[in-house]
Amino acid sequence: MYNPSDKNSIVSFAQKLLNRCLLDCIEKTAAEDLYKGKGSFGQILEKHYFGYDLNSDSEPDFPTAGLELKTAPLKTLKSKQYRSKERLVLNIINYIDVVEESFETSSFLKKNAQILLVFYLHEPEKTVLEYQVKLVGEWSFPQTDLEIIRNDWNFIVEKIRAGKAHELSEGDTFYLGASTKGANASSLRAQPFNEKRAMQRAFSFKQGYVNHVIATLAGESKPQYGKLLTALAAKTKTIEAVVLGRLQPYYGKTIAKIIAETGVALNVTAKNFTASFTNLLLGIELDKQIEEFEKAEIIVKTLRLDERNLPKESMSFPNFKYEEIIHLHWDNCDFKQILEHKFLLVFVKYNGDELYFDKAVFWNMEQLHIREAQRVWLATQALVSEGSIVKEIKGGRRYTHFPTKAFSAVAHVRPHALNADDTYPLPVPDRQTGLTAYTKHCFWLNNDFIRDEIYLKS
DNA sequence: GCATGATCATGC
DNA sequence: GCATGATCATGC
Repeated sequence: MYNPSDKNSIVSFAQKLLNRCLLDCIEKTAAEDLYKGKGSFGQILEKHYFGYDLNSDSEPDFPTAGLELKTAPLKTLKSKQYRSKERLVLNIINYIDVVEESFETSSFLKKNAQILLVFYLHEPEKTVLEYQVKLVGEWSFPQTDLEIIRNDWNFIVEKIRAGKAHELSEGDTFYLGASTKGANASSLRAQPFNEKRAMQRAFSFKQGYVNHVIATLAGESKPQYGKLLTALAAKTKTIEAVVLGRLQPYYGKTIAKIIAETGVALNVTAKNFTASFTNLLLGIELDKQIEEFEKAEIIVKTLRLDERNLPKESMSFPNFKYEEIIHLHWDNCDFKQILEHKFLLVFVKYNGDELYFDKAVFWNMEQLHIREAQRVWLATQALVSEGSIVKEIKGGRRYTHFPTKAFSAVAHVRPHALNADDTYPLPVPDRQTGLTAYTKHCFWLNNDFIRDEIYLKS
């Protein structure tokens, strides 16, 4: 066994799990008892491997060693590398108590300062008892990360202090998010400065941050990353301030001039122009990914504005599959996940024929607008389920019932394909045409929404 | 002029 | 071969 007050003893006991599954490691009777797939991997491990009873204390799982145990699923990429399957949920936010805390004295830090991580490979065809443990390690925050996490924690708690717990969103913060936690959207709890009950949420690491933890524990080097922050800079500045501080000197300059000044040959029409241009301005090597952006899962988008500040185009997102959307729930669909990200929007503007860099804005969607996007998504889901996509065909063009800009001020649905014959199969044949596949479509954020709610308000 | 349908270009 | 970011084009 192990000594529960000795950290090293706990860690080496945990490391015996490597390349084994629960069936290999726990009592046969307990395993048989659990075979129905009851209980999560983590609960079974705590009870039947480490042999302690489940608790939801504010204390770490191994109090005397100051170690918290966390288990989390991995997925494999085509390149065989491991990635986190999802965000890592830490402790539930007690809205009433947390407003009395400071970060240094917080139950969050008390519980999660040192974490023993057990990552197992999630394979759909296997049961919980068969998942193989692939990575075990101890994690405590590097100084730079801790500063960012402190800012995130403060942002979340300030919002609760302002009576806005019901408006919290994962996109509010960078590494540490307030993710929803509960069976469904009706898992509500009281908040201290507003009578309105708020969705239950938990402090959690963004998936991008967990990926970084995985790479670190696995000892992978990360030469493809460039860094924005030093530990010293992180002490006094937020990611936002550092990024905007580097971009602001270029506001108002033409793209041509910026490129000429830097002496770097950038292809303006290339697909990766946005990423290269941002790297150029931020002083990061062009072929590198920005570590802080990857960890915070920041989505960078460029928008071209006309003279009246209207984006030339609405903003597209990945296509949805008709056969999938009818089975999904809003709470676990891709569109909602994307809208809960933090965005860095780079606005470029036309002055006659010349394009110049106007400004950059960090943005994340507020709950009010996420709910409106939900309405668009639900309408889309309903008409795909009913097979009522096509309204009429006129002059060789198909007119559809998909939600348009007239339906919602926030988002609409439009084709996003190579051509009309580039299709995904339909779960229900279209009633009007009998088609069993339809042109690929995706959700778009309305260009006038971007102008009114993002550009003009920042 | 704008909304909506249609398509292009690039990179993995 | 396809996803993704970006852009074009027609008809009201």
